[in-house]
Amino acid sequence: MLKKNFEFRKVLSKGKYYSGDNIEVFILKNNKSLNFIGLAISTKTGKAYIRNKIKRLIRENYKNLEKNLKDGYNIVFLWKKNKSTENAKYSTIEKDMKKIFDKANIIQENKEKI
RNA sequence: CGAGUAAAUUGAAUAGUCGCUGGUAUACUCUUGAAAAGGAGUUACGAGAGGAAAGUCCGGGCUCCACAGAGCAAUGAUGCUAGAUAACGUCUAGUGAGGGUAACCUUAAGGAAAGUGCAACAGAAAAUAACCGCCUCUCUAAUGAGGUAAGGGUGAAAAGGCGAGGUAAGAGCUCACCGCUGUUAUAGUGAUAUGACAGGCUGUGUAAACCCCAUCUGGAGCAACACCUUUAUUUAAGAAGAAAAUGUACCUGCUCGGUACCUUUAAUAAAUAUUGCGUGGCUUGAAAUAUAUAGUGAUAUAUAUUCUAGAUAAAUGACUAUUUUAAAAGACAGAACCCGGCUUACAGAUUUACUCAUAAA
RNA sequence: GGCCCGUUGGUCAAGCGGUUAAGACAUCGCCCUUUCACGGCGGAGACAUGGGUUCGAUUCCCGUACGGGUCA
Repeated sequence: MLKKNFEFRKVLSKGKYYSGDNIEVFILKNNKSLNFIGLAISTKTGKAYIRNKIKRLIRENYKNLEKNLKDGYNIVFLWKKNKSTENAKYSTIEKDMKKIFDKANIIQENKEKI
């Protein structure tokens, strides 16, 4: 997990930007052997109950897709401000994340075979 | 059956797969260490958000502010009575006032005769009332000098109300009824209620304007505070010397009261600020559940049983199946030191007591 | 998480118990000019929201919503 404020700034300023229908993603290379995730959802999207729900859904999706990803990246997920919170469902987020990881060429298809 | 009032409860359940955060362990593996003990991971067991966790509007615990003390002032809060409570601006039971056909609901409800201020426009006049009108005297008349609050219209508010007597015209000037004020008797712990007697009753409204009276009130807040650690700055306990005051600084605006004060030296300590995926504070508590007793009730007492989140970029989720449902798991919504209340948001369901209306007997 | 402030036309803002709620920029119309700008005249447009006190509330009191500041 990313925790500190300067870590987020590095990723947001230097990382590459990808956008789905509801989610925005920033990705940076990291020289370590693990992936680090950061979640940031502003208070303007909703109240605390809704923000917690979105965080959980993103984390669940990431767990299911984590096996297929390459190692050594910092990834930051954001929620788009204009989108209504009714779209926050498991299936819609899954589509966005798959699209984005395809574009970014992070997916490692041969991992399971090896 | 319909319309409604009050109080209380609930806030989907079960199974499977994957995954998250603490706790426990004579468990297993690795590791630091002389040892005691500690750290990381795995496994097993068991636990894991609300009625409002929310707003931060009140009250308390707890911590610090010198040892947090006394008095006065100021500021602020409360304001019918009696009680409950650790405390409260909360709650309970009553009183008065207002609303509703009723069940029932609302109510910051002391003092305007201690003083000050304000009352726009309209109106003669907004608190020392004479514009029109009515009446008397002077006079041909106008005018002038007086008396008068019954009538007029203005306004949110107009000088106790209505009737009779009385009068030049009028007037609590007198009287009956009502209202008001005071005294007193009875009932009640009390607010107050009921009755009797007396006073003719000049003195509007506003205190959620200043103010007066009564009661209470030191300040800051777990990002408090304590400890460890990184870095920097400043200071001086002890020793020696100097100085000693109706002084200076701080604690609190003032008084009392309290603490400190200047110079030199070396080494250590302390203070302040700062660094940290730091540690504690952190969850056993005015605790929860059940029963009994006392009380109209808030609540109190006793007994038994239970241990029930403790995170820090912040844990409860996702998927599948079944049940309830006409169908869809759906409303409001996420603990952050902890309690007692208040306020606000809320789909659906259930229970109890009561009222009104309609119909029938 | 705690503690504090604020909300008046599209924007910046005065007012603070009373009569039509000042003013500036912007906007609309007319005039001026060959035209535009500048200038002149006129118009439209607001007290965040729900209750209470008061004869009367933008103002006083209480609640709610929204916005902002500060503390490691």
